[in-house]
Amino acid sequence: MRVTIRDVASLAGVSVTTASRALNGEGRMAAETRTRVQDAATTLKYRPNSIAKGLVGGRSFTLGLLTNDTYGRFTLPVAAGLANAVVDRGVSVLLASYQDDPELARINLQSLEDRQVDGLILAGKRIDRAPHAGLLKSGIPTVHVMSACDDDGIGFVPDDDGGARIATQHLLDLGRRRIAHVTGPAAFAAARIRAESYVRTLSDMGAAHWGDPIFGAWSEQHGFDLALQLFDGKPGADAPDAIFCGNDQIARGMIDGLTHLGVGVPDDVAIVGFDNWEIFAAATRPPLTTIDMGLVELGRQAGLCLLDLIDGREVASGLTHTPSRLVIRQSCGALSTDIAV
Amino acid sequence: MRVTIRDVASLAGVSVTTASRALNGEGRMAAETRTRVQDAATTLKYRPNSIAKGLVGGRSFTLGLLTNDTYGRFTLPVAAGLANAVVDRGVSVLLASYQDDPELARINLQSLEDRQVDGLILAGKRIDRAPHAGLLKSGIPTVHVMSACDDDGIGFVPDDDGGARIATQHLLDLGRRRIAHVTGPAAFAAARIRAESYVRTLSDMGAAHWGDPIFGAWSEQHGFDLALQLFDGKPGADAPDAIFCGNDQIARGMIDGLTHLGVGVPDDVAIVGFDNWEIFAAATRPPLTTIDMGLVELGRQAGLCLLDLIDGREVASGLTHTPSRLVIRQSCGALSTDIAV
DNA sequence: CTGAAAGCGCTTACAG
DNA sequence: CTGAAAGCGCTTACAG
Repeated sequence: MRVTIRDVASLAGVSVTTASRALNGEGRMAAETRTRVQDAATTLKYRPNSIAKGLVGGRSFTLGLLTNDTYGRFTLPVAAGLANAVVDRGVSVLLASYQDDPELARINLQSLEDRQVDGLILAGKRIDRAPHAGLLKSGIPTVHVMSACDDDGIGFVPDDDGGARIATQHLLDLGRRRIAHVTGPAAFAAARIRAESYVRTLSDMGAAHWGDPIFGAWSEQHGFDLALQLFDGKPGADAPDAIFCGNDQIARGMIDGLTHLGVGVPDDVAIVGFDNWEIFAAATRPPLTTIDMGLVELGRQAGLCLLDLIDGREVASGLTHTPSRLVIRQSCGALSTDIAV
Repeated sequence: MRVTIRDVASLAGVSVTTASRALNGEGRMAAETRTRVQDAATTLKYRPNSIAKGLVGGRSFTLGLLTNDTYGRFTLPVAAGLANAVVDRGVSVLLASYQDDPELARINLQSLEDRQVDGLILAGKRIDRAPHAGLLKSGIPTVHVMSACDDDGIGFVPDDDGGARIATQHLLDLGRRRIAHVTGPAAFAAARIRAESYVRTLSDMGAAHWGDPIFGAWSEQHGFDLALQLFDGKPGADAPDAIFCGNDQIARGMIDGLTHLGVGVPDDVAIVGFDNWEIFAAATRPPLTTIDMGLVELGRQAGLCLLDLIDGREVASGLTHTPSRLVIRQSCGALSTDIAV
């Protein structure tokens, strides 16, 4: 019922061998023969069966994406970028999600191996943890995403350093000089890197940081609490005139807290977030200026890199930081444009 | 290098034919032979190559998940439920996402067909739109999820009616009698169904609804604006004592607006949301009581149903509404427990 | 420049 | 109860 390469070959009046070569652009043959085969394929709407192709080639033309991010806020953009980057190379992505359940992880990985995936993307939630370590015995080419990896591994993570730099720089450019930083737990590398970058950017510009970076939860509550702590009863000159927040949730809580106190955003205090979690960042009052980590692009790069690895091309090991950009909304009082890092 | 069924057969001292049958529990054979083969498989850590299996059986043991939900808030829980429901039947899920781009949709669908997926899950964002209509020419078994489908199609959607009923009932149970409803655009079936259910639940209980359902955007802004509109300057007895909000974003804006006005939640006004978008609902002040649509379970049911369809079992066409449940936090003043619909 | 044959790892009639 | 053979839809040495 489905049209196979035999149908194409017989319509074109050639052998299956020749048809295969013509279709794959291989071997040398009369140009006329090649186009005749291609025309036949077009006429019959022939589509090669990638299962059969996979069986003989020892390749499945599939990639496995194993993730422990239940929520999907980070994983889905990465997955979309990944899948769309490889689809026109004839490669598809198998999704496997375990919810931090080791047994589920084992089953899912097993299933990906049975399916002979050509490569594996291991996606995590933290850039300093390798949640899948020890899971892998097989020699399947692997790329890590949004997580740490061994020294000889290959990984893609957002550029936290660059993102924090443009966020801080943006506040400086707007004339703010008392810039504080409120972020997530110091146990997270992402929090530490962003904080260091904030301090360094200020000192590079000859500015002082306003107090030390304040670590806490990645939550709205943390931002809200700190608004009260930093501003309640303080005269303006003793308080920050800008706050770079470690993620959008903290920024949101901060804005809510400031509003609660009657402190104006952005007039009295400018706020920058991190993540560009759109539906969230756009809904703060005022809408949040924040850093976009470029997750779709990150997925795309990871996918292309994995294909290179599979094809045996040389790929340098180590972590690649994919660029972040500033998305300007209204919480800093600047005009709205994007600034790439 | 990889161990094949030939290795198992030769270790067990039987033919490949017998090995295959023993492993698949088919044909009649000496129990001893069967266990000998199985032992050999275990010893060699044999795993059948599902590509080869697929080629001969004309099945690929894969399902394609095609979604146009870029954001992933709805899709990822569904996808996780789906993948984990079918993984122990040896079936995996291919992810394909097009961002409302018809060309991307075509390419992705093509790729799924080339890969001979046994079935297709078409996931949407609206229960009254069939975004993929016309995309399908092939006769691949298909299940729709979070979207409308033809009369002879098979679909799974959340139980908006039941969810709205338990939300409204919950407010009644807590003694509230002036219950308003603020929701999304009337153009969305989900908004209309929830609104109708709210009205019906109240009238079934002999209660009146407080004004007509108020349609608007699915946004925080809508909730915030309505808080001001409904409560500003109104004496308590003229204002609602409870509001059932059509989604968590509206509920969030509503709470923020009420807080801004100094109206107490839940003391003066109880608030229920819809979606149980956890990271969001848990962060409102106070944390939001809301309806969970059971998306993971929805994905699970859709997956199992699709497997039935593929196996040629009889499946009734039409839409299945998977149950919602109430998640009690603090915005209504009730004790915290879950209530299934 | 082109084709007949073998083979990828399985399953399944068909024989015995 | 068990096995030799054919075949799923391709690709790739090997011959010519």
